[in-house]
Amino acid sequence: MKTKMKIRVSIVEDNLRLRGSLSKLIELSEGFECASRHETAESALAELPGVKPDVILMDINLPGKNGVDCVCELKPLLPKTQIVMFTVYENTELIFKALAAGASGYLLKQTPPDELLTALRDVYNGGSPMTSHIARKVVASFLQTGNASRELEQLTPREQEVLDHLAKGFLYKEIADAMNIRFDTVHSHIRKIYEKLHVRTRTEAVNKFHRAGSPSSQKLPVEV
Amino acid sequence: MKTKMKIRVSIVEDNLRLRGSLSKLIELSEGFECASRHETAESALAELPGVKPDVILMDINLPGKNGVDCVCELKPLLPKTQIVMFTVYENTELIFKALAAGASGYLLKQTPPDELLTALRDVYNGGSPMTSHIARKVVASFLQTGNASRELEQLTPREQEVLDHLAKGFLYKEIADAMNIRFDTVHSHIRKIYEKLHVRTRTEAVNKFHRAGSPSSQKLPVEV
DNA sequence: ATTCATATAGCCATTATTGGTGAGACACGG
DNA sequence: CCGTGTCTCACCAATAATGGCTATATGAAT
Repeated sequence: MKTKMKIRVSIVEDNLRLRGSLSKLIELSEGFECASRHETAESALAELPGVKPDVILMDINLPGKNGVDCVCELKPLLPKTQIVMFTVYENTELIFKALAAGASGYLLKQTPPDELLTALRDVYNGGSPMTSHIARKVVASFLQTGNASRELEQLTPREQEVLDHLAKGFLYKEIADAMNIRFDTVHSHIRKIYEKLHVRTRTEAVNKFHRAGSPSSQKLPVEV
Repeated sequence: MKTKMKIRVSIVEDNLRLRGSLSKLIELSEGFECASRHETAESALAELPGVKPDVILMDINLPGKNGVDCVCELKPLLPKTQIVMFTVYENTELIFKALAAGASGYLLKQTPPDELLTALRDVYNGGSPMTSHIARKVVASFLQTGNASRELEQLTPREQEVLDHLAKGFLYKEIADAMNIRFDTVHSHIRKIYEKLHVRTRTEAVNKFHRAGSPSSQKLPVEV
């Protein structure tokens, strides 16, 4: 079904000319359509939840609220929408902030049009388009724990409890029994957890959980 | 040979009265002598390498640096010295941390004097004195990790490859793509893996996978 | 008083996983 | 040559997990 559907792209970019060219590029390209254009983070925040695009191309240097903060607020509202940062500067700190906020890709504005389109397709298909230079920094950082624990700290106590059981491999209904709540409530908690951890499966969540748990604070394998 | 030599015991305990009673108990007991007494982890760290006792009785709840961390630093300096943790709480997490740090025994403060002396002799002779309740947890964990690595070795190369992808949270179809085989073949491999690992879910399998490969599979210093 | 976060719960639909069974190709050792 | 194990693929059925909604209650914060 998705093969025939166009990828709906929204643009957040304060520069009028660039916004126009991007919009045109996308509209004129096979398999894409431009779902919306936004000049500021504020208007993007207000309008994008209604637009529900597949992909957002987000400038970082916006007037007022910057693009990273915008992603922070936007991603929880649109968990399925992929976000690609789009900027002139290859700023390491911003890269990580943006990725931590839930962005999936990081492109430079000097990227040629065909590569840009490829990147949009990539991110739509679950990839993370970025330059190899950026990728290397990201990989290096992920080898250290840093990021995951910050995400884990955003979980409420109850959610952490559920995650704990998830990590032990319990079924939803077993978690429900162990915590004396309904199956559906477990389900609700898990949806929240996945959203906050930016994952889509149990194993991804458990991996973050284990990676964040420092080597010294190992969880016990068994209860006898 | 060892029958005539006294076992030299050092005490690390912040409580003055308890430190005194322990010291007295040891001094008055046949075959023991109290090599030194320390009020804090810091002073123990500074003085114990010079004392070189046979056994250290180490409180966990010390002011400042706790007993577990103290063991971490002390054990490399005194590899031949046996360390027994001594605490009021039977805290599972602390037990494992202490054992991982190099302690050999774990005693509760409520242990009667004669049993305490027996435990000190035990640990001096290569044993690991602990309550049966604690021992059971340790054994369970030991057996589990031991089995896990043995079980993992029974996997064929191809199965290990699949498990590797499983652990990363890939979907079956993603594994299929990554390995250039059919979805059903991935399915077949996974059935075999689960059978060999005696698990019924992905998370259980991944847990075994991680436990076997992680440093937590180190030999715990126990003989139960 | 009203917003906000949290915990709880339910319904519906789709996708993913698990389990049972069978089977062909191929290599390796007896 | 035969048996055994491995890798491959397939079909079927049942269960589990995921995602999108909505909704109520409660307490904390504004």
